[in-house]
Amino acid sequence: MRRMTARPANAHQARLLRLLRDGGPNSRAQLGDQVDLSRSKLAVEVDRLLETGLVVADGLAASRGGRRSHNIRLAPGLRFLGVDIGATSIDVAVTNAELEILGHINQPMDVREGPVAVFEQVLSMAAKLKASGLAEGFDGAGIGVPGPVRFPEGVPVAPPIMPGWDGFPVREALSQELGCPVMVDNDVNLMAMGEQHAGVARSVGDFLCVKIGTGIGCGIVVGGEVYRGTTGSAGDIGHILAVPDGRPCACGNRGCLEAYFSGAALARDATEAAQQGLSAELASRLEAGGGLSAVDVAAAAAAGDATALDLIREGGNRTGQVIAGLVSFFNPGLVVIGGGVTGLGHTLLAAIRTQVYRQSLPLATGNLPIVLCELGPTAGVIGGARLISDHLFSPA
Amino acid sequence: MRRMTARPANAHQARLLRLLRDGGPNSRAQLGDQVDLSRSKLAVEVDRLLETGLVVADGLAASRGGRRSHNIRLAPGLRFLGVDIGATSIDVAVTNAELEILGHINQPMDVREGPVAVFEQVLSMAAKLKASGLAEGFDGAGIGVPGPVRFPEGVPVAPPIMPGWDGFPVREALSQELGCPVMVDNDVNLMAMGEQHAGVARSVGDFLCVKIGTGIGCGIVVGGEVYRGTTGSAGDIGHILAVPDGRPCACGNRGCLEAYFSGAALARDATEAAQQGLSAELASRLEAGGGLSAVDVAAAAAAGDATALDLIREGGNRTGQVIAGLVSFFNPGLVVIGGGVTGLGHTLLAAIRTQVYRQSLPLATGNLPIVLCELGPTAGVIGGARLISDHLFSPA
DNA sequence: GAGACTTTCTCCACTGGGAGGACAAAGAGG
DNA sequence: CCTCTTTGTCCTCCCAGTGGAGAAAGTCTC
Repeated sequence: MRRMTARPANAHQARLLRLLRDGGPNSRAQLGDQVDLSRSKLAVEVDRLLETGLVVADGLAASRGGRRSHNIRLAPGLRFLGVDIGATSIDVAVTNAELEILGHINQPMDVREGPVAVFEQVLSMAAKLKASGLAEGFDGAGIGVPGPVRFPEGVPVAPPIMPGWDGFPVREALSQELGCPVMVDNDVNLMAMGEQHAGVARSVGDFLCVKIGTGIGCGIVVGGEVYRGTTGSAGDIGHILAVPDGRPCACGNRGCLEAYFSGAALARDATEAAQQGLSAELASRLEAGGGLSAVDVAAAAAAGDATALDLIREGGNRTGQVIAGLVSFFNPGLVVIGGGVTGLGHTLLAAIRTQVYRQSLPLATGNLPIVLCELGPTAGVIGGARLISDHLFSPA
Repeated sequence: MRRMTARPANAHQARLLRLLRDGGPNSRAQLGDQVDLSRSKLAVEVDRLLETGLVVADGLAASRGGRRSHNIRLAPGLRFLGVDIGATSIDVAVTNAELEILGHINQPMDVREGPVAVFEQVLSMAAKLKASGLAEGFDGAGIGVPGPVRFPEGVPVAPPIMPGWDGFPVREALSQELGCPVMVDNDVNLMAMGEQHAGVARSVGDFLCVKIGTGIGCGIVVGGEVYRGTTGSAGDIGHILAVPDGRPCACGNRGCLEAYFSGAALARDATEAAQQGLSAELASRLEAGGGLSAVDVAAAAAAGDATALDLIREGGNRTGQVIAGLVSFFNPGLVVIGGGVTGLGHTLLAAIRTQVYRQSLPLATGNLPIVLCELGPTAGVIGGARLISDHLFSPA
């Protein structure tokens, strides 16, 4: 199959493509209800889109009391690739043009092995998805990496946990390999876009999406658009001061949030607690697995282990304190908590909520939902697909 | 003179009006260089603007090597009113359509006396400006109040330091009294707009504007637009936690930034220090004035008083810590420090800079200027004029 | 000071896109 | 089978915008 070559010629076409992406197949008449164009104009634009092959006719719609209308849908052969490179694993998924996941693979991989090794892995995962018959090729790909990105160029800049990636032309390299347009963004921003598209943030204009994984980051959405900051490092809240003169952090400072709570910090604290004999549950898990991770803590907490619960609660308190500050500053309409430690679930959420509701002013918290991420590991890949589709579905 | 009744009929006209506002008188040809319209189209739109009376011909421009062109400028009779209601004083200014200040009055007034008394004062100040011949009437007014505002309606919501103002229809009431369109916003946002229009932030898209006055607030500008948050309380950073389990704050919590540094806190700390005999300088000022304010501290510091300098430094450190967090989160291109305590000047600035540059990550601070406000007390009123002119110079 | 060259401004004919009505097609319902 | 509704197509009219031609008003060189 020929890959997507055409692009919408004007803002109207772009608008229509996005409506079809977000609302699925639609009749001309239904589209007309949403876009405020004259029938003739709409017909012309739809015809042009049909010509380009971006959309196709798709049978007849149900009658609304008169003549049945012909449905229009995005070309069913379009395929987007969503790639979410985490610190310790990689998610790759194929979606159709409506951003529905057709296939999803996850594989462990340490991002510190460097861009070349990681890309090899990503490409082999993409090939696997292709081989399973889900796609004959990709029309675009959206990639998330766990660090700041100079967005227009798609290049990581000074990523603390990704040595060897600084300045690597991710966008260009991957675009070459995959033979399709590629956009690169921070993994947290992708998660935010995913939740915005298909998750809890669907109808919210301004929200924060806090991702607690190996590190801690925060996606910022302003007026429906991801805000990336002047140098692309907006949302990097892991190194906000949580405890004055506190623990040393890998970044060289003391008392950073990440030094107290993150996948890494939690694993370390749990190991320590186990070794000190504070928790039989954790100790047995340490012995069994040879090490502890956030997942073990979550399991121990689920089993009712007091030490694990304390660890989670304390971390949640610190995180909540920082989030409370952000809520005062940013006054979002929603806060989403996600990332690898969502397994910690409601214990964590309760601790965060307590802090935020206690510390921020009533005007900011009065109607502020703080909720867990809805999509889990698929948020990132859906966000990736969304990122590239937003790019492709805009006027050339 | 007839007041401004017409409004730009389309986006092109609005664009032209803003260009004339920001760039002053311009020839048709110069305008043409900036707007990317065909000559004829431009001529048509300009003619229409001339018809409405919003712009007028203004003599001949200098030759650029050929026929001299006729200059166009905004109607010289247009007058905007900028009002900045602070916690303890009111600033009112008239500007022309280019937002140049023609007259500016400041008067002390406690905002807690309530909206009715304050409005009386504002109206009498406006009348005074009119009487001095600077304006025959006002075409629009922009008002800043020291608390959160529901922006679309122009109504203060739950303002902590303005009892009696909650829900008062500021916009409507003032519009009625002045007989012109009115827009209401938070005073900090106005300051940010002022600095953006005529101050240090002229060419920066994303920046923060921290105002340290009686309280502490922060204007947030994203992509050239003020960001107000979901309920209009964005930037309310005075009650961010600065010291865990610290001093009690008026808001009911402990350790808020405002409890440690603001005009009020500074005055209190200075008085305490004077009474404890820590500083002869401050003590003599306390005796002379019957009380101490931030201004006294500034004067004492300027005179080299060690205690005053310490107070400023410590406050700057706390403020800097909070700002450091915001910088990590928001990754602005500029941070402006302003407000009543700017008199504290470079001691304060140095302390803030030290904290931010030390605590935030290099990527965010690498090219981040942290500067003092350039416009001082005029920032607010210019921002007010800018607010209403932005409103009036947009398509109806 | 005359002529050549530039720039600005106005006028005008042409073009192309869009609006909206008329009409045909297709179905629902009685 | 007839009427009413909805959808889709076609066609004409209108108008805004483009861009060229040329006049007006300068500057600059010789």
